[in-house]
Amino acid sequence: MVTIRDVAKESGFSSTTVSIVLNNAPLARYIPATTKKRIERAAKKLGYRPNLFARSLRSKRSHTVGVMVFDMTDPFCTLVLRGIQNSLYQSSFLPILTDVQNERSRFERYLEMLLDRRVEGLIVVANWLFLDINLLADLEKSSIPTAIIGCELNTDQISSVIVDNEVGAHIAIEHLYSLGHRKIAIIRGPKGLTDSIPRWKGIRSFAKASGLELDPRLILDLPESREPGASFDAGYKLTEELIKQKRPFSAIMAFDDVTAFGTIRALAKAGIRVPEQCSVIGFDDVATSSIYSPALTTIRQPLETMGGMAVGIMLDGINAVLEKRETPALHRKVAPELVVRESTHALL
Amino acid sequence: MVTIRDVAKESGFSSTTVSIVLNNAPLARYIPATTKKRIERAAKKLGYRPNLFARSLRSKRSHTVGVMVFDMTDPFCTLVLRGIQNSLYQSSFLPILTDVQNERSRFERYLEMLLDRRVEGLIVVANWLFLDINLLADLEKSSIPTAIIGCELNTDQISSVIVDNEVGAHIAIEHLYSLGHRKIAIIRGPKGLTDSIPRWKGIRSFAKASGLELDPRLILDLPESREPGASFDAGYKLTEELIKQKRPFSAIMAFDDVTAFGTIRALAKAGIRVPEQCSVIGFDDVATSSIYSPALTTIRQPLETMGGMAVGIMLDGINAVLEKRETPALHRKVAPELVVRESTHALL
DNA sequence: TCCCGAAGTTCGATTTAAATG
DNA sequence: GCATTTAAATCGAACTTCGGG
Repeated sequence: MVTIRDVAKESGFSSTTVSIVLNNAPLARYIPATTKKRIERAAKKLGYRPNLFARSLRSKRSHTVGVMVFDMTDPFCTLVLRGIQNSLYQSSFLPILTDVQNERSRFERYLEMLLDRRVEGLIVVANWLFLDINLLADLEKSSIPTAIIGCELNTDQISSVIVDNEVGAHIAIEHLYSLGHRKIAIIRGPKGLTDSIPRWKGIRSFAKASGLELDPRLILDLPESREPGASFDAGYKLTEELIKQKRPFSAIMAFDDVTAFGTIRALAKAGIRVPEQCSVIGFDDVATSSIYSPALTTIRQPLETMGGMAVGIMLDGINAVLEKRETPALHRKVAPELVVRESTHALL
Repeated sequence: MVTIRDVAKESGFSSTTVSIVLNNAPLARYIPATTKKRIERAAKKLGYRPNLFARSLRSKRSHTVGVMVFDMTDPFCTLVLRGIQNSLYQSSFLPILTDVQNERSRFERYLEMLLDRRVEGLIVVANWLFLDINLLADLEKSSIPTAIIGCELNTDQISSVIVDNEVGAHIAIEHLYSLGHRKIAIIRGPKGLTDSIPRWKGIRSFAKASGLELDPRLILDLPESREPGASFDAGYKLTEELIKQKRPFSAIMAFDDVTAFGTIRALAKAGIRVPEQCSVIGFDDVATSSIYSPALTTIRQPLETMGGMAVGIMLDGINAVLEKRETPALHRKVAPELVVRESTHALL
């Protein structure tokens, strides 16, 4: 490997000067252009690349951030990750990606590994996370700029980026209502999930304002499960039960898109056509939704944007640390958006 | 930060001894248990964590590998990434993930960044890659153990892991044939994609062996496009054309699952029911396939396994480098598997 | 010679303090 | 004092060498 000393020898200057020139350090002001030229030429000729280990050792900076995903296979992640990637690409940071797979032990081990590598910031993609005080405590203890995506939070240590669940649910049910639906079945999220509460709140507030009656026998809850994939099966089973009940309904509002897919499958199996006989709406706008058959009407979370925002907040935090400024944690709630596709239809 | 010298001071020994004990170096054989105990206790008490920058500077090892994905949003990637993650978890390596987004410039920049960070190995997830000699040359030049997933290769510098496309296509068409289908439409892959050729070969070899006639007017090609998402639209459009032709067919074999989804949508739009009136088979077994409506019959690529294999090969390569052994590049072809679900049905 | 431990050097880049004309 | 350059110290761990018992 060619070192700075090789460049020094080649160019005829000391390694100090080489360092100053190549980094364009403040002192470079005093160095004549001819010297700079010679050094730069020598560096290029030898193909010099600074050793980042040495540089990091001195500067105590890694130019690396950690990304912890709670479940890679959750379709929620993909677009968030792309957003993270793209925002990071502008900066000089590179991400170390870890897939926690919803296991506490993995979370702890990965967090330790990331901290050992002196990541300068942390982004946690906490889709489908059953919030755990201990995890939060671990994160806060780390004391590096951290942003969580997809999990409501109120700490002043850790920032968060979430969609406005209440508004989203409100828009969703309003859409069904405006299509003429009155007997609406609702599959709520699992109790332990932070998203479940505000979404339910959004539904109730619309119901109250519009006079829509919510039949308690048409309201079901997703069971608590560690795997997000499970929500497909749960959506399927709950919809089967719904059908068995024989209580009429003309629309189903599913907790999320994957649940909605399960619902559609169950409906199809029972010979109920979507959207002609029953409308279905989801939540998230996962990649699959637009290519599903029928294409799913849903509430879009701007996932890529959210990933980018989290990076922005974290980067600000990193800069604040470097400049020894204080920055309070930010809690951003982004607006969801109704995406009307094929799975909802006006009541005939 | 607490350094090895702090531990030395706290325990009353020199930093040398501390280093030997904590790393359980060969010389630790000679050090009495009491000394070890005291050092370990001091380290724990102070919460000592070795500085990896310093260690890397000395050892020239980063314990990091680079992962380059050509398109994160391709559903092909997710499971491959999980396989990579899981295999890496066993080892002490951590992955730096980069999303090339099918752009040459990103590829080059990321490769340079990874190399600067002295990643010890490289894994390239080259789904949907229009193979490019220059990319390969760049990769070979890097001269670190590299494994490519999803792209046929024959270099002796770079290893590869792919599914046996020929066998897969053979199994797929055989499945349709065994269900009684004789008029089979085929949507082939784009010309520039390495996978396209062997899959077509598999189809033809089965046709020849079984006496199945392939109607050239029922054979269409996917256009070349940089985005994998485009294959949904292409599948949709090609199927529309197929229908417009009015040439009868009872089954469609799509190049991959996403194309198959486009096909199913077009069929549904035209009022043709799957599988009752037309069977559809895909290729890949992407996560969406099992939850699609109807659930898609397809040829499964063992994606998670393939990710794991690539890691295994790369890790062997890294070990070989450390031990100054030579290892030739490995080219693994894994067996695909037919997954029968709802989208194919016996001809009535 | 064997066992135990310490002093000193090395990795490569940055930075402080200082030396030239 | 100024412009220009550099020797030497520093970051933290690991390894080589050496000395004392």
